[in-house]
Amino acid sequence: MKRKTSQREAIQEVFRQQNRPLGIEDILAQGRAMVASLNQATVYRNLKALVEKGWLSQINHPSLGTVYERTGMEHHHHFHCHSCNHLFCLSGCPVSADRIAPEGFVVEEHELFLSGICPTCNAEQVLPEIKNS
Amino acid sequence: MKRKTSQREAIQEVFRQQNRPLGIEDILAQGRAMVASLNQATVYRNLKALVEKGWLSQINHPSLGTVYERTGMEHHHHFHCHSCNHLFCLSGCPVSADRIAPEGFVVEEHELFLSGICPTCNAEQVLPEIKNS
DNA sequence: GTCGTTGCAAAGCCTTTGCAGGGAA
DNA sequence: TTCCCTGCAAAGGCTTTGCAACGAC
Repeated sequence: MKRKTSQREAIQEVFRQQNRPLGIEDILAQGRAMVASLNQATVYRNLKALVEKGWLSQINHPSLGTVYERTGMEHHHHFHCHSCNHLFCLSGCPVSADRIAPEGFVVEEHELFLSGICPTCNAEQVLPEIKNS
Repeated sequence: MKRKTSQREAIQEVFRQQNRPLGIEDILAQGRAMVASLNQATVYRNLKALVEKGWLSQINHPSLGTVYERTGMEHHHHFHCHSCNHLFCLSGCPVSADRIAPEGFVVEEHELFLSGICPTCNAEQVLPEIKNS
């Protein structure tokens, strides 16, 4: 990562604009809006480089597979809306570390994945007539 | 799944003997100890069938990928020991459901993955001389 | 002009599927 | 004997890699 390229700029710009964890498909589609020739292999290579550089971190989500998010946030977890399929970062952590595992287990890390309906989709479900009026 | 076969019996026996979540590699290796001809495709097909039947459930683990465990346990989570690489089921749930997500998010499911060192590996680390004496 | 990066295509994993032969009932 | 199930091999997704051409500096 010694030279600045329009491809990598586009990938980073996608993350800045979306401000949420993204999968390869999203990154590629939106990156191509900026650099039409953008190739899958280039995206994979740059994502890997940006993770190594510490600009992104990789998440292996149980439902969504591999997604990437910008680094720099505090410890947090993710909420997957299975209506719009977006992933949301939730600040804070409802996991009490001390009573988390039985005697003898040394807990070094934990990951919590929530899923359900996000506020936006929930509003649309409850009040669909608003959208249609 | 209308006929009983030695292959499927072997796969189920592996789960009974190990009594912990298992990945395809483990299932295949240990199943072959019972039925030498056991094929990967057969394992995949039977795992899928046993999941549909409700005898197994599938876990998409962030570090281990796809693993399977016997059904019938209460709500629980998993601990991954990154020394022996085994997955342990932990009873109970340290996630307080009410304060789990901000206003507006409807939480329907959650999954918690812990990782660290299991009691056995921890004992070996602390007292390695016992093993060697 | 260098040599880091890209695009393309091929190749690697893991998992699924098509098909003919084998075995349970 | 029937036809479900298995083994084998080929094919599907997702991701990585080899290589020649491009382009940042």
